[in-house]
Amino acid sequence: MENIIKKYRELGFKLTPQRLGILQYLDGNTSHPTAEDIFYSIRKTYPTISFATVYNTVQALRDRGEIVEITIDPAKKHFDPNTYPHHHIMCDTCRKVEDVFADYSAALKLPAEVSSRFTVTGNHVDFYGICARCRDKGGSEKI
Amino acid sequence: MENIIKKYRELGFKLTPQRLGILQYLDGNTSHPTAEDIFYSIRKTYPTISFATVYNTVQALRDRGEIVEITIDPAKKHFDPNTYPHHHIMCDTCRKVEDVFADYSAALKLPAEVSSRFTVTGNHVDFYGICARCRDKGGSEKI
DNA sequence: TACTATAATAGAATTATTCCAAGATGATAA
DNA sequence: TTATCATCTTGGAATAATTCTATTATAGTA
Repeated sequence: MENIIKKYRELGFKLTPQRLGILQYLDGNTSHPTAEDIFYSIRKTYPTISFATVYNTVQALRDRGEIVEITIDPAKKHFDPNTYPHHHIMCDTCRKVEDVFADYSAALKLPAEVSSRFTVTGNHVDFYGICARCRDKGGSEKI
Repeated sequence: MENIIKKYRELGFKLTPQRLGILQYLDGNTSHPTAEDIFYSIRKTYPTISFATVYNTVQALRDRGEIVEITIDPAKKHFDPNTYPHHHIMCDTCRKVEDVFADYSAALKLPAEVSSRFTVTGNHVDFYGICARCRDKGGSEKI
């Protein structure tokens, strides 16, 4: 908590209570929340928080490389405070996103005809599947 | 063209002029269009086409496995009529999506702790970078 | 403690996508 | 060839995600 304040102050963040709430919520969070998830969670403590504040803050964090925007879900963006290179898997049924810690970098060589035309800045691998919970339940649950 | 009609009739499609327009537009199309791209293109020939028709048709195609929904772009969905397994790269600057034909399947093994909990249904690899055009131009173009 | 740049807020605006009800039209069978 | 019907098309409304704007509030600093 002290660490969080120190860290983000050094990054030039103006630390308002709402922002601290968001930063605490995200710290070590592995649930890959959406803007909506963040909003409803923070609202328990700060009932006046607005979506604009959530989006402003995640944008500021993204611009400073403190969180990563995840595109695995066609329906909406998820955010990941873990910026260590890793990948994801999403359950087709409940749409929960989980981490995949594996290093595929050596294997992901681009064909020459592509690499000759692109200066590559990054990559990510998305997996899809049915999680154990949904499989056991019969696989027709939602969200 | 005859082939298109035959193929989709066999798939149970009711072939209206608008649909044929969309199917022709998509046939062999490697530009990874968005719903918007499809809409404005078809509208040249069928000025009354609606977004609802575009979305209905791409949904029907997706449900039958005839096109693939691409999530590489956080801003909007792109569609790809090429259902042969492949991957994509997007230019960070102009946001153009291109194909990457490479087979990484052997390399993309999931860690046991994940594979034990998921029945995997698929995966895809997304690359990001700056394309030659944008690099040469100085890299500040939009869209 | 006062100042100033930045943040928070409500709400409107934008953009992407889906839904709905009404009318239109392909495909089929008589 | 035509009548029938299931399905498609359409405009527009509805929903959802995200961004923008103008105003007010406040954290950080001098």
